[in-house]
Amino acid sequence: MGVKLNFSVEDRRAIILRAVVEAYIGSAGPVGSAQIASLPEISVSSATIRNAMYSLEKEGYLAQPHTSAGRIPTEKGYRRYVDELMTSVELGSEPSDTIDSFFSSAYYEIDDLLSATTTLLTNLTNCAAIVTGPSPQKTQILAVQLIGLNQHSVIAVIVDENGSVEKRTIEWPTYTNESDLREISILLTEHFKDKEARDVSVAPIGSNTGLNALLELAFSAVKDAIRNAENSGVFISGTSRVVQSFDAVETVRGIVSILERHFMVLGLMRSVLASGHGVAIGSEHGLSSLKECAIVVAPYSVDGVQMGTIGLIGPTRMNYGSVIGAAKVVSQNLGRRLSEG
Amino acid sequence: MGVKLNFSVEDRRAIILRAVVEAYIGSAGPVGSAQIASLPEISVSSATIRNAMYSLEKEGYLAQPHTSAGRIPTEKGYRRYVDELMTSVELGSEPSDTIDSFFSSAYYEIDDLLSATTTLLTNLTNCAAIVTGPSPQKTQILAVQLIGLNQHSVIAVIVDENGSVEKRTIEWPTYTNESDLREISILLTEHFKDKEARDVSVAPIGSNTGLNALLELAFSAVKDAIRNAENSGVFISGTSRVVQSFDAVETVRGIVSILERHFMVLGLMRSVLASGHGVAIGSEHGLSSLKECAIVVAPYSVDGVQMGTIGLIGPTRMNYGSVIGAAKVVSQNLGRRLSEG
DNA sequence: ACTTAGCACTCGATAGACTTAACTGCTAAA
DNA sequence: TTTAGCAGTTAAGTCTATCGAGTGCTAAGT
Repeated sequence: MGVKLNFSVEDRRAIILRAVVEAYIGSAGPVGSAQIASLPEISVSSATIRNAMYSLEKEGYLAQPHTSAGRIPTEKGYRRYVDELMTSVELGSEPSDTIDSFFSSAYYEIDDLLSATTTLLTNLTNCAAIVTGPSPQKTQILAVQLIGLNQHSVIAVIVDENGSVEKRTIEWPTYTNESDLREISILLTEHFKDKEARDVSVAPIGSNTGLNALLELAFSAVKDAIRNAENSGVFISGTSRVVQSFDAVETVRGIVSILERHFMVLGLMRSVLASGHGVAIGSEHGLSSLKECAIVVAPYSVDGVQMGTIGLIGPTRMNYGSVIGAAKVVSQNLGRRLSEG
Repeated sequence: MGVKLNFSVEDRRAIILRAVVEAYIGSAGPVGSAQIASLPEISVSSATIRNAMYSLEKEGYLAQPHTSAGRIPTEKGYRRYVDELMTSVELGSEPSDTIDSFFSSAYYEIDDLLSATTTLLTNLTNCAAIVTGPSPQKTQILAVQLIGLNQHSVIAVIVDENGSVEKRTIEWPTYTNESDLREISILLTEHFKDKEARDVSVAPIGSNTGLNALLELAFSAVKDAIRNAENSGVFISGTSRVVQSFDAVETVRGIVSILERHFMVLGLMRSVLASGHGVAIGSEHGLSSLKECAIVVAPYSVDGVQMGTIGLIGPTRMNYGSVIGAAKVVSQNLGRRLSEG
């Protein structure tokens, strides 16, 4: 009943499962007992490993492509690896330096920053990277400006505190002079100023009914543009990078076809985020085209408010440690960077 | 020396080349002499076809994958087909209807229109489709608006006659009050108004030196944003569609990797447009990743001025008639639609 | 001078038989 | 409980034979 200094059998099985997952991630081929036995951290014979593998297979953590082959991890195996066996989610010093220097260089336009961030992530992880911009619902509007476009339409331009610009065209067949447009612009700007867009739900009231009709319309156009912008500030890169991990052309086609549809990717990220894990492996997320992929998401916050999300999509046999690590570190840096303004 | 009513041998060879190209486009497999002989428009025996094919191969229009296989067209063969043999670039009535109804429906935002146009083209042709937005250099600026972003920067928002909005952040560590910003905005707007952006090369002059420094900076920021916007209004769709025409995973990877880099696609379109053909087949354009693809481009004009370009990328064995037809008809419609405002 | 039938020939693709090599699972001993 | 040893299983590679699609050429027909 005394404390054991040795590993228990169960402990060792966990170590073996970890070793198998990591070996498979490294080699992309089925892992045999001899291969594991030869690892420095393993001090038992291949026969013992075989026994352990046998029970790990019965428990559903490993599988054999065919009888006389080595083992590969199942989804359940990956899941356990990610949840409890993974050694570390630390990044090496080399990637850390890359990230530091990236975030200390200048990006004036927020779009450029976000887009470059996807490239950074792709380079760090060999995964497809997704970065969603700060939610316009949660940022403060800096200014709303109406500009007459032609005889029958007016364009509303919305600028938020991050320097994002949204626009919406308003059909308005009546001629409106510039000073009226300016007055409405000022009213709207005042109305939205220093509040989060989602908190503003009623239109301001103008000085006369002639203005009020356009004001009303402009207000809902602004609200609509902001709602819509949620789906537009999405940056994706690295499709060709993920695709290098797969040989089956059908798999490649499926991945390309999903990544091409940004709204699908957004939905996927939302559902993974909602699941609370931050990682969805294989069929866990339910998108069959990506059943050979894992998705890692990490939200980023600006001044304590969750603003957007970082996502990474790679093969299920990705290096979870470094991918999750990269997502974490980059999301922290991005949040900090954005809060600096 | 009299006019022959019969086909000359050379004429018939051309007809056979056309038949081979079209059969290959239809079946994607090497075309044999018997297959051609059985076509209704061919009234000679397969042996005659074989002779003709033999010389077409010697002349470089056809090739054999291996000795005992049928023929497939070479690039030179496709080129001749496109240049002189193609029967028609007409669209059927069904696609024409689709295009008509597309362009008669409402799109308030120009971005939505252009993006939907790529989807339309992809559906019509099964190719990847590219639409470049109206060149901001050639459109008239409607308004320039400066808005203070924070203590150290000001954002310039530029609206053009198409309703496109561009922006650029200006580093300006000095506090500037709103009325100064408004004054500069008005000066810049007046300065650019009713001219094409590229024709405006000197900054306006403000009322005092304090303003002039920011004015100068804002002017070059505007010029710069416009120059830069040339590369940003690009819409691409249908990557997963082209990719369905290829089985070799290497080919698929190469195509994805090019289409992902918008600037590469833009450069490609420019070079094809410059070549004057409007169609580049296989290695003609020099991008080895797309050596199994053909590119069709068609510029569109608004009020007689060439504004942007439509591009289609598909396999070399695409249906050139319908793809070229779709590009033409859509580019005309798009130009017309944009000129209506 | 062309066109055509006929035929030998070439070459990829498919299928079957055999070998090899990588691993396993089990047994029996330590 | 661990380990050595070994028989058993299976995919992958190699070899050979067969099949079939399609050619190029020859000789005869128009």
